[in-house]
Amino acid sequence: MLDDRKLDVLRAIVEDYVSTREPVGSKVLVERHQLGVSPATVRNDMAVLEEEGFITQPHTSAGRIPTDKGYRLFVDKLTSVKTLSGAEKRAIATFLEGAVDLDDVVHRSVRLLAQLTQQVAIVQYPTLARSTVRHVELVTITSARLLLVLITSTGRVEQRVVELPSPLEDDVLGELRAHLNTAVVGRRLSEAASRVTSLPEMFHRDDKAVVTQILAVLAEAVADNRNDEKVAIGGTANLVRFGEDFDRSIKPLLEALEEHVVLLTLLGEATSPSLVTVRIGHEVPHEQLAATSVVATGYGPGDRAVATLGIVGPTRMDYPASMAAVNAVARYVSKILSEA
Amino acid sequence: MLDDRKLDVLRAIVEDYVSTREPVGSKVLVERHQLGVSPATVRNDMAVLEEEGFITQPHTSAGRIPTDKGYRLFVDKLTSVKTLSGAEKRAIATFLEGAVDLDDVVHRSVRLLAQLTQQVAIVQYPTLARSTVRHVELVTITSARLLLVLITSTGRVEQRVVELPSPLEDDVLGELRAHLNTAVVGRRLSEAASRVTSLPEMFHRDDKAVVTQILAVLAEAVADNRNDEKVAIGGTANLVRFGEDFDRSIKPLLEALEEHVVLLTLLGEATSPSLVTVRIGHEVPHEQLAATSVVATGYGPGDRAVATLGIVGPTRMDYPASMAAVNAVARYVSKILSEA
DNA sequence: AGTTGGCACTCGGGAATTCTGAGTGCCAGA
DNA sequence: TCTGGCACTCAGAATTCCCGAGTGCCAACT
Repeated sequence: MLDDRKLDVLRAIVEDYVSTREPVGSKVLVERHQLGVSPATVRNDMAVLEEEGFITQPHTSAGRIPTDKGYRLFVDKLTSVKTLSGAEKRAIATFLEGAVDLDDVVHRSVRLLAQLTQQVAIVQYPTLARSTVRHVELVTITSARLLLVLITSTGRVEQRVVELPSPLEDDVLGELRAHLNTAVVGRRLSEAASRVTSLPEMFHRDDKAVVTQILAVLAEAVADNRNDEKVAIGGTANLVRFGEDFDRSIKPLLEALEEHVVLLTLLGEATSPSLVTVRIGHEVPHEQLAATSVVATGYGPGDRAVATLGIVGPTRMDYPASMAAVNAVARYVSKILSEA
Repeated sequence: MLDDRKLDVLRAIVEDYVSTREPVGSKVLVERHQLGVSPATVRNDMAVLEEEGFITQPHTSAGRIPTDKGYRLFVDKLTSVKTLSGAEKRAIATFLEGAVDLDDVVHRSVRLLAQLTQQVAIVQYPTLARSTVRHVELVTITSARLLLVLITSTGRVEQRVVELPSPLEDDVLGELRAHLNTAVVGRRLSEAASRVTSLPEMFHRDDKAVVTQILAVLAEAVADNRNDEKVAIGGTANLVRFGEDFDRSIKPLLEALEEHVVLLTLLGEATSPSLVTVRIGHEVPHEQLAATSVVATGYGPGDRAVATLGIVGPTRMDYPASMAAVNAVARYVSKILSEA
């Protein structure tokens, strides 16, 4: 049904439309691409492509634009992931290498991604659920108040103030700290709570209540999955470039960017960095964003994806370039996380 | 020159223009406000106000709109800071009270502020320069690598990986940790570096190099003023409401929001929470944002302002309401920081 | 003095209208 | 199966028209 030439025509339409932002007609198509046939022939092919639902006409006397289905075919079959130039790779490496801590890595990544793709970039912080405990620290604030600090292998730091029912001696505190760390360091956060249930038994009657209280706060902190909604966003200014229909594309997107929970559903489950997920138009799980596409992938130390990053943009975007950039950034970030 | 009635007219113009978004003419003005005079009289007053530069005509056959100078007079002389309703105050209190840590406080504040004012909200993280050290922690990662964690009184956490020139015994590490904390806890971060210069002397020759290295990283961390550029932004979606001239007002603002350094110059120096700073149009230190106003104030535990928060919006905004909201949020955040 | 009604004048911007050319579908011929 | 030719369509730019909100000014009034 769709011979090679028709696929070539579709590819040409997608590429032209993405770069010119104008519906493309049969004449310019044969001028700009070496199709080796006349406009009339291309018109026939276009008619077929339209019938099959890959392209459409905004209005009778205009050229064709790809439909979501058309982009889908393009992404799946008509293009391969571009590889970045050496200069770009080096730029990524040097830009990310200056990062001093996790926050810095995330912020640099999001800026970089926005810059490379000229789209809105989103980077999710490593999920606590998939991190392990690096260290737990207890810092005295006052005699009735203590700061619980939890440091994860991915560099995230959670802190909670604990109100103490009764004061705690320094040596008891030291003991608790030691026990706590031997119990949970290296463990998944999800296991942490269950690993410490027996700890209060190791203390004198008087201190049990305090210890229990501290452990309760710890359990609460690791269970608090609101924290896994943490994301960084960049490149919002790039929204202005797809200025055309403000209300239909920019407004809902700006609103979605405020709702981090929504963003995470857009990014989807963290996949391996080598697998780039593309969601096009109506495939995006949010009907307000029917004019939007998402390109995302997972990242994390080694091959263990601990979170997702990606970009959001108009369905009319340069998919090969976006996929390449997302992939490259995810790889570099993963590498950095492996080292740290 | 400007008698009371002329000021009333100006106030009426500002209020009407802010709520209707339309240039206001002499006729509707007398209809909507009890000025007790005829349109003709109001016209005469308007002519004077225009001559003095407080209002202007977009074009000959239109009503008047306030100039920056007009808004300035309005803010300075014609309005007092509204006080929020009891319900609003309670809403603020309960919304902010659920915060578990600094990040949470900042994010909640920025959302709250955006919601209350229906503008773009900005909250600067407490500046390190004005914070004191609460605790310094050294966590071993590998024998050649160590994590330096710095916790401030305002709840900010800085971390740095230290590459060790040679391994460090556990007891030496413990000793260093203790010395380090007695030396810097409670001190300003700016003093921290100088407080520890003599520490290496307390260690054996072999360990001096390692200790020096660790202290160097600490010094670097406290000196790194890039960290004071940390801000949270919320309510970007509110930008869509002043949709009119996209290029002149939204685009530059979106761009500015990406540049955190620029934002900080907008917010300005942290003032006492009771002093709300208003910058109107051209008074904003960035000519691209000539159609934008900023309402900001400082916040911090007690009366010591450690950072700034505020909102950014079109010059045509409800200043009394914005000022009240900014002020209220700053007070509550300050209160929370005092307690933590 | 300051205030008011009357009146001629201005002009932005919405509505109606015209124009143009890019693009199409179809058909007959190669 | 491809191609050149041709009549047809129609969105959007350009043009024109028109209305009425709003003004400034002046003479009269308090």
